[in-house]
Amino acid sequence: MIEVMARAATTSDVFNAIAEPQRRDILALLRAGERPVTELAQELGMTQPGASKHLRVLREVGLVRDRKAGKQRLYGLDARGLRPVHEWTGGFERFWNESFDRLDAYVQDLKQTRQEE
Amino acid sequence: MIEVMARAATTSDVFNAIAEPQRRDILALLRAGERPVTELAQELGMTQPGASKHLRVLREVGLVRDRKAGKQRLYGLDARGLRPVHEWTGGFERFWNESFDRLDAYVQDLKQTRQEE
DNA sequence: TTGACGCATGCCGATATGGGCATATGATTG
DNA sequence: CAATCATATGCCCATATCGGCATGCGTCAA
Repeated sequence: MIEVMARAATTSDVFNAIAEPQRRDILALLRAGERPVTELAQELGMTQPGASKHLRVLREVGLVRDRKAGKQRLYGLDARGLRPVHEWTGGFERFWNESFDRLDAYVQDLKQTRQEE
Repeated sequence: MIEVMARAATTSDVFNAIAEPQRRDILALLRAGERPVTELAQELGMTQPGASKHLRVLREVGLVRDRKAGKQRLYGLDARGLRPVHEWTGGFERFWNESFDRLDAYVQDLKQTRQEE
């Protein structure tokens, strides 16, 4: 299975899975509790097949869990997978507090950082 | 320009831009300071054109800045765009601390949440 | 001016996406 | 069993991806 790489699959990664706005919307909505597919679709203004497909991706990366409830299938949040993303971005916290207003300062700062290596 | 949507462009969003592992590597490396393209490519084991392309994406979403330095072009980090991602994931913090060890507990919890609506 | 170097861009190929739509699959009820 | 409701899938299309490779373009040195 030698795959001639193109863009990584949405299911390859939590980062890829949440790159899609609608999937982020689903996750956000699920914070309020379990929801059956159709309800999700309605509340977010997407078609049922559309919702199902996004839920599939979310399920495959483990951000969502489902359980049967009679005729329905309830989807619930499992946010643990978001933690790595939060931590990764957190590693840049000290950088987004820097002032970039003046290019001068920016350049100075970088030069300095570079010298400290 | 009616675009029959496919997967969103990598430049449409910071979320999409950082969905690519190599781009995350670039950002991480840039925390140590500015770097010319070739150096980045070498240190991360990618081709020069490859690095340039990823840097282009990062530049377009504003995660990176560049400035000419003679023959070279130095790229530097501008992490401010990562903040929204950090905050978005942070909105799920209380959820990833929940215990999912026993499915029972999980189901109980969701049932309860649902009733509280 | 001519090279050489550093980087950006263009083109190609293989792949996967997300939307729309139809339909298959499952479970429930009468 | 048949009809119905809830979901999942399959297929098609247009698009953009990422990698590889060649090449264009700007800058600096001899």
